[in-house]
Amino acid sequence: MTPETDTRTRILATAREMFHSRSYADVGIQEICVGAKVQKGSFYHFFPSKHDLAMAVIDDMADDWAHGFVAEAFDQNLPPVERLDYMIDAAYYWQKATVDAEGRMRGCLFGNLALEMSTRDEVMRAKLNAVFNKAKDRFRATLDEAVQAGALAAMDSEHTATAMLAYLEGIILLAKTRNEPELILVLGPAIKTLRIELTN
Amino acid sequence: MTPETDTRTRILATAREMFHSRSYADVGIQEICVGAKVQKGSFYHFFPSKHDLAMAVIDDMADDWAHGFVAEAFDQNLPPVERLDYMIDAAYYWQKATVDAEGRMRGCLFGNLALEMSTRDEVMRAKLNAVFNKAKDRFRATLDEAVQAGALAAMDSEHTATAMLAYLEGIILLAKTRNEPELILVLGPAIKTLRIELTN
DNA sequence: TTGCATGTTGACCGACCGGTCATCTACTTG
DNA sequence: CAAGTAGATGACCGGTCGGTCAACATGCAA
Repeated sequence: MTPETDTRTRILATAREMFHSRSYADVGIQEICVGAKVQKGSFYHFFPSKHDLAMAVIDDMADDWAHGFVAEAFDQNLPPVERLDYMIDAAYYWQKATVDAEGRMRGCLFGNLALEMSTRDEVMRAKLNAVFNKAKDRFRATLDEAVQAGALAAMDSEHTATAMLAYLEGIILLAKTRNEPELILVLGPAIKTLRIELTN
Repeated sequence: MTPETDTRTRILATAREMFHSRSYADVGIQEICVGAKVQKGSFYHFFPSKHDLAMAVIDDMADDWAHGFVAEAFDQNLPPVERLDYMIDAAYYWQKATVDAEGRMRGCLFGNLALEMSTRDEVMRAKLNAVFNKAKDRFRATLDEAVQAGALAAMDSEHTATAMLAYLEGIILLAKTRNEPELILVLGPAIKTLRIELTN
């Protein structure tokens, strides 16, 4: 690992942690630099601005997400409908871990940033929207597969997938407000009852 | 209207607008004072701190909400299940209006503040949680009524109501990220398909 | 008329914000 | 060895942050 990569990675990891557990506005460059043991000048050697850092953090997180938790939850070896349950469980355990460690539920970094920044930063809004669209496509593929396998009746998979993503984000929002990750377990399984019919 | 009331009301109204269309952290006291045409000293005569202002804004909005939009949507004269559709419509038109006026969907003030502040301000988190609980109770009462009227099969109304609120917040979150209030109309009606069964 | 409460004014505070920059170090390449 | 370049350093910038305060205006009650 070259020193460049190392420093950049440290900044990225620190910023991600801080943005996730607090908010974009609440975390300052100075603070990130201290956390990452980097001087301010070095920071601006790698990132032109705070905005650009946030964009990189989103990419970074989306990447980890797609190759980690999501890849597992949407494991092709699992029957399609079971993947939904698996994903709810994964979300719960993840959030539970941060409550145990920090006392507070962090919620979803993307959802947090989306609500905080969408009206203030059009570029970031678009990027977060793209992340959500990818997630929606995962849901959609799963639903299509379930229909194909005869496990689910035909439906409007595009809209139902969007609805499921919305529901998931809503559950996490409410659970964060209650600071009660268990709510994910209580409400989560009902994601399978959501359904938008095809309009002919 | 006494001068006191007027000044305080102006501060409250301005802050509410600004917090809703931006975020808590992004709006400064100075800016609120300019918008409300009030001097900083006067501001601190009425509100001990920015935090207290936000608390008052939440109360103010929750009040308006309960007596306006919610009171209408949950109109006792409507058949219980129709109230859900009415509420989705109301949410859409409200969000649409701000997009037409400002070009951006503001989303839900409570949801916005909840995700931004829950990990940073325990008192505010608790207050927002209370607001959500009241909303949940409205949903619950409607569901119970629908069951009583035979319009819906028996269910776990407490959890189903919570799920519906979560779904609504999730839809608004996603619609805000897309800056597309129409998504509320597309996904909204599926709120009636959500269901959590009684566990015996 | 005096005294007090309520409300208003705007200068002022230290701290911190995001961001810049000249300078220095260390490594690679010819 | 010389030159070039990627990276690191930390002092510094103007501006804004939330919040304070002493002085002053106004209206009412004793």
